[in-house]
Amino acid sequence: MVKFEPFYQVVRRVPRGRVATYGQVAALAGRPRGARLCGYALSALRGTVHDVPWQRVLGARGAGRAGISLRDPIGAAAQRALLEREGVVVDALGRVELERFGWRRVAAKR
DNA sequence: ACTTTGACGACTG
DNA sequence: GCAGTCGCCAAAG
Repeated sequence: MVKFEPFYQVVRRVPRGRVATYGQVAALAGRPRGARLCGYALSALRGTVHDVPWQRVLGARGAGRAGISLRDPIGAAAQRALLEREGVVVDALGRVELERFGWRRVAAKR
């Protein structure tokens, strides 16, 4: 899907150990209100050959906190494992502190 | 061609 | 803080 290329490129830009939200990725991809598109685009990546760190994309849930929005418990667990392997702290609820790991284009080193 | 659904987000009550 | 509603774009039935 060529339409999703921009999303993938944005996700690829996310540095290791950081996470971004669907809305953020959508905005950077040129779809300010295409948060759903992001999710849809990423869902298409599942079980595909890609170099897109989809695990770094989380749901925003309003603001301040992000979390794994995958509806598939299996995929959610896998994502959590991948994130922790990169150094991202994910609590039992699958939430991540955007204050610490939220992707900032300008590496906000605490 | 129309309707429903989907890894969402923001606003309103 | 939580539940309901609308908006958004694309794909699948």
